[in-house]
Amino acid sequence: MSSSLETEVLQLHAEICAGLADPSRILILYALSDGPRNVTDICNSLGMPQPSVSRHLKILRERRMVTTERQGTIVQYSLADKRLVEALDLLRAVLRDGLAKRAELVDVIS
Amino acid sequence: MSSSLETEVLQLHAEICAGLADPSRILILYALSDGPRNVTDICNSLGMPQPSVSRHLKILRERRMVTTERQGTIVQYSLADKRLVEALDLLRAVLRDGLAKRAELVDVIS
DNA sequence: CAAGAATATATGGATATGTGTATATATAAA
DNA sequence: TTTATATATACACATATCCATATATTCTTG
Repeated sequence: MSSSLETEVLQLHAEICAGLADPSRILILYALSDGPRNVTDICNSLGMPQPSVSRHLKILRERRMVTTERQGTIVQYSLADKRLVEALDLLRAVLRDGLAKRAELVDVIS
Repeated sequence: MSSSLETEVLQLHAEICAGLADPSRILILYALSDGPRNVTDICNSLGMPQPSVSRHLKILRERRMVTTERQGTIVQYSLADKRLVEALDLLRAVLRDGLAKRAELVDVIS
């Protein structure tokens, strides 16, 4: 594989990570992990303004992290790959263990 | 757990994802996946300017994604948790499969 | 076709992030 | 204390991202 192709893949890799790098989008992805949802539905269950949800969905769509299917006036969004949520879970576990370790240190001090 | 604590964790979760969201940092994390490395070493093997590597390492350090140990004039950087690379691998697999699917479509068309 | 609802985009300002160059700090050894 | 090497930070600039509000588009139904 050429170096420039490798660079391109690396860039896409980083863009997927950037897709995860926002609290609202993390919530949206978890909301989709149970099955397809439409925009209004997501807004209601997360209590977020609709334009905001749409903008985030656009970002996820551009990165092909979600797929869409139109059903009448409604657009159903689905998680493109369950491993996206697996990766989020993995990173949350890293965070949790890191915080736990710091909590232990606090215990030792006090 | 209170809602504000949950929000805080969500924010930290997003910050870890943001730590992954740059091509240079992805390369650095993979470089560290084989074992500890010092800054100059990383610069040389990745062909990146030292201040740039230092700045990226600072970002990873702030998010506790890498740990440091001083050995004389050298500072050894280590991956804080191997699951960070596992998550990167998972996301790369998602990317690869997505690209593969698109390639199949190209084949069908032509 | 017109009305109304659902979804998408455009705009604009504040904030943040990336990069290169230059500079500063820190440790080891002379 | 001076010098050399390793690492960290500062500045300046370009780019990108966030959010909120306002507007546009698309579809269904009467």
